[in-house]
Amino acid sequence: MQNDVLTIEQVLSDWARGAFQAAFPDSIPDGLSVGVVPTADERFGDYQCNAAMSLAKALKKPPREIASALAAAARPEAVAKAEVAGPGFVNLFLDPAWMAGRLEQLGDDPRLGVPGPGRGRTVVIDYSSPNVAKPMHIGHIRSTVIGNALDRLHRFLGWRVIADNHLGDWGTQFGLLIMGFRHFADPAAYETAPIEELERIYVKSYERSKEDPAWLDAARAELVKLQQGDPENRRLWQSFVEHSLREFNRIYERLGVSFDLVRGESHYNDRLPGVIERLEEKALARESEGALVVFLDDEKMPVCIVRKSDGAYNYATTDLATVAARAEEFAPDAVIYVTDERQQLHFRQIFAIAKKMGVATRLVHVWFGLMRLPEGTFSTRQGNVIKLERLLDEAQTRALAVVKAASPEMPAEQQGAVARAVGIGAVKYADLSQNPQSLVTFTWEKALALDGNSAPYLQYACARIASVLDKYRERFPGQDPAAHPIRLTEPIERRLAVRLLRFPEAVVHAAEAFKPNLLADYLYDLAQTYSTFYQNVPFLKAEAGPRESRVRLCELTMKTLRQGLSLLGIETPERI
RNA sequence: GUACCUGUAGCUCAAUUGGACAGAGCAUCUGACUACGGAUCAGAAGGUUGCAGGUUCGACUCCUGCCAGGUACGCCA
Repeated sequence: MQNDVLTIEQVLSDWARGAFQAAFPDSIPDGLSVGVVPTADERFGDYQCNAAMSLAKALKKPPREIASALAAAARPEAVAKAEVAGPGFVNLFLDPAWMAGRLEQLGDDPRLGVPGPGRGRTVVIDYSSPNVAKPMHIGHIRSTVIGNALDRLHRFLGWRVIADNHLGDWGTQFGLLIMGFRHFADPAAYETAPIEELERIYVKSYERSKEDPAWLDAARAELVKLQQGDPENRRLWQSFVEHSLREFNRIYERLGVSFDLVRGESHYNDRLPGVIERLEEKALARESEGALVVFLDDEKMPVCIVRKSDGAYNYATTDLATVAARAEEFAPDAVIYVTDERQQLHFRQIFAIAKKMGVATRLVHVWFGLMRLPEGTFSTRQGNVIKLERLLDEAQTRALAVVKAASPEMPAEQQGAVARAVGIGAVKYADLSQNPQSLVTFTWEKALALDGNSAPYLQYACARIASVLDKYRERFPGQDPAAHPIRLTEPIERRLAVRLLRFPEAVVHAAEAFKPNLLADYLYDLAQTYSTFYQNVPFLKAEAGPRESRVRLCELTMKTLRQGLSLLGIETPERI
């Protein structure tokens, strides 16, 4: 299983395409997808090809006749039966013996059959990206958790991933922050809880600026000094960044998130004038109302300001400089931005301008819906923000209560570790299991769910399997299940097997669509199927032979769940 | 005003991107020999997919028009 690994779906799709081409040479339209998809209902087989219906027009033949050509063609060994159904579906049934053989191979494959389409390719993923001097709140979890899952997925698929935390470290707020720090800072508080202190300072300074124009002017002057490289302001700014990062890192550590690069907006500061020059050279930007703007009429988008009338640059300029810098330094095949929906227009503009400037890299904006509270949007001003750390604390506390109740004999230290994995896993999974683009309303109940479609359900399934495997070794010492073949006899075994074989497809689809929820859905379905199997088919009590075959299915299920959850950034303790 | 997004079971969400009878979880109700871990399983009930048209073999999905909510729209990021 090396470079040319394909998913079953890909193998069958290739086969269908080839069979149609052989049957109807030169008459298959180019753009038409002639693939195979998994069936929704197992009565219709394991995979189905729906192409005959869409080919009917082009070929001027009845769809069932076209479908028959595929059903009659020589089949790959994986397919036991191909039959035409309904208006022209071709239902494909996998061969149980072939499936068993394939499962045995997967047991020896650390990649569980997942291909490596990303090999030799590079992707930059820009995610999390909190603002310096502001606490991370529950709104930040989506970018961090979704971005991290995309990061892990791409890495596993062979990509060279550069995870870049593009900190908001260069805004107008720093003038106010510097003024505030000089006048109101409490050094002790700054050391123990820097972000809280910076936030307090900022709010105070901001309020002062509203009633005192001289204060605002002074803040502006400090900002200019900072941007011109004044050593004292520079030192303060550096300190704000470092202290903020210290707190961010504490959260990242709890979440199991790490970056290859942590480059804030300031990193691209020196390149801003160059961006403007290039825009002017290419006659893309022009003066309007004192500012320098790029018109995007052809793209049917509003103008984009790249230099303000006071001569200062804004975030559009920074993002353009960032794209250019990344393209030069890493020559990536794609750059992925994970931010909330509010930045859709912004990135559409940036991507359009970057293209005009000659950046050929594929640029993708993976946006997600805003996090809201039941009573509406939250904002610092309304004072209803929920800090991310509090959410994580709460999750662990609730998980710990459950662990203590369920496993009172477990050592306290282990209970703590389990509670951490379960609590953090629940929070992450709550986000990863739904379509990123849907708007989410935050509720404690949902974020911390421990049953149903949740991380703990999946973790529980893993722990139960681990326990089964232990018991097997206890009761049948020295026996190796792998010495016995896998046999799929019970219907539920076959159902479980089909799902195990589909893991590679789930991983590939989740990455291609930038939707971790596709993988989460798959894992939940797998775990549910396993639970049914577990509850209804005896294995340790079965006779030798079926017993080992079933133990092997258990083991493979555990590996798949573990691998899948790990791609979502969720841990699976041996015992929970 | 313009653009983008969302609207699916009482609630929270899926639906392989145009496929077969729209699926899960929560909540509700009924069951499961101390079971290989009950954080589980088996089952019941729950739907005019916001509304109205259209496209076609076939629509939650695509097009048009409404309704409701969200977000963004020249000097904040």
